[in-house]
Amino acid sequence: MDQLRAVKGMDDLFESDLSLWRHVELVARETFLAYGFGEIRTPILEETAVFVRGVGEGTDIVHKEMFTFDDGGRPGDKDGTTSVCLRPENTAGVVRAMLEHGKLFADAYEQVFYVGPMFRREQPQAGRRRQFHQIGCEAFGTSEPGMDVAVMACVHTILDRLGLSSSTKLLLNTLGDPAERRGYTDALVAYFSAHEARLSDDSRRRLKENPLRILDSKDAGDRALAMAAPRPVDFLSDAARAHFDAVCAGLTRLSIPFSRDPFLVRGLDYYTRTVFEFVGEAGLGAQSTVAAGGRYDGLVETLGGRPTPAVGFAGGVERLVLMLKAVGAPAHGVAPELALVGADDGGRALCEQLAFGLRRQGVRVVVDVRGRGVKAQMKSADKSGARHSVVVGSAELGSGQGRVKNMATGDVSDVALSVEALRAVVRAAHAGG
RNA sequence: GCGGUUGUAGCUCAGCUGGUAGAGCACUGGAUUGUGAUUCCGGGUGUCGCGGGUUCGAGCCCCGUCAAUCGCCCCA
Repeated sequence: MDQLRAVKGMDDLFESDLSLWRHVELVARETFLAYGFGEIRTPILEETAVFVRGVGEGTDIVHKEMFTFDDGGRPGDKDGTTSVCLRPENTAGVVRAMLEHGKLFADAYEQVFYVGPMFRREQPQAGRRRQFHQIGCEAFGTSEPGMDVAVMACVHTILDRLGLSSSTKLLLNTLGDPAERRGYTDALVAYFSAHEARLSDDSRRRLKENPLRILDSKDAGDRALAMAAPRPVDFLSDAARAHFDAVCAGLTRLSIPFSRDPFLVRGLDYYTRTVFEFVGEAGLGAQSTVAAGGRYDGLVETLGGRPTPAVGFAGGVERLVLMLKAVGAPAHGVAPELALVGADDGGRALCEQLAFGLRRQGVRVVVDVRGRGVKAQMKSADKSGARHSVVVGSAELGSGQGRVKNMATGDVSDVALSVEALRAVVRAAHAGG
């Protein structure tokens, strides 16, 4: 029989990697809370319409990358079926949830963050999986540039606390409001059409499907042409230009470095005005963007709500972890603090009692229940990375005293065989380093 | 959807222009009785991804297929 295997592009994750994952998620959650965002969890499955309307029917994501299927309808009701899909991103779903629960009333002001899996049926490669994980936040209810800045500052803080701010850079651009974006797109099409013969095959296709994409083509010829292409700034209204200037000024006030990149575009339809990307320099293969986002003032209305300005971002957990590994970030291991080694049946029994008490206080303790020899248990304790060990046998049972061994230095010292005394040893170890 | 590369023990890999498979690591037992990392000795493991073909004979050659991986497209 063939070995069963995970679905293509979907990974099994183990502790060796997950300690880094937890670190990323923990830092992200703490930072979001520090910035005033509250958590939101929405279903992984949404009606397909959420993304068709929210993300845009013409986008590749919706067009060919969603895991879509029919929900089967209610039992006995063949006609009442609904098309559902695994969420390919979370912004549209979050907006749907906010609307459904009446959070986006007039003058609503809400900030939410999320952490969770997303699904896209793409060809897997480094930093790109079919099930991947994003952290992200959305701020609703203000068109003030200060919120654009706050969102970017939040990303910056997360990266900074992960030790990645110096190996990432922030790229910033504005797409203007919808009318301006349309006008700009038309100008781009006109420009590139005039030079169509010099465009790459891919970009000739983009000319029809997604002209903005030509700007960040990887083809050298395309890039040369793009250098002389019309710039979004030239199409901005005074209001949009002022907004962009204010965003730049805000970042500067916070001493957050950024580069204006007139070629930066976003793949999703809903972006307006501010768009940004944090790109990494190491370990990411061809997928260098670790976090990206922008303003989407029209999305809430598109999904059936009142016009509500909003801005947010999403970051890729896999990509952040890849970067952490690339820069040699220390694994946030969770090695046992204490290994209790039973030398005989009586000793083992006491070890199990002590472990029970210590674990109830959150101390990480390992006990070998297999009845192996002291030597074998010590070897395992060593491999586990345990900081201390105590051997418990008949002698210790009699005296109520044991000897704690510091596994790193080999030093031993006497300790009473009680939960309190052992815990004190562990605490001392924490305090010492 | 399209390209490139790869597929040999749990892991990392070797395998000499085809002659019936190896190393390191890991795991495990022991080196005077209850104390680990170094050292020494011992131990097990493979349908050589799968299916065909060529050949006296294939892990090595050919075809197909599956999978992984990197990249394109696209995206976090």
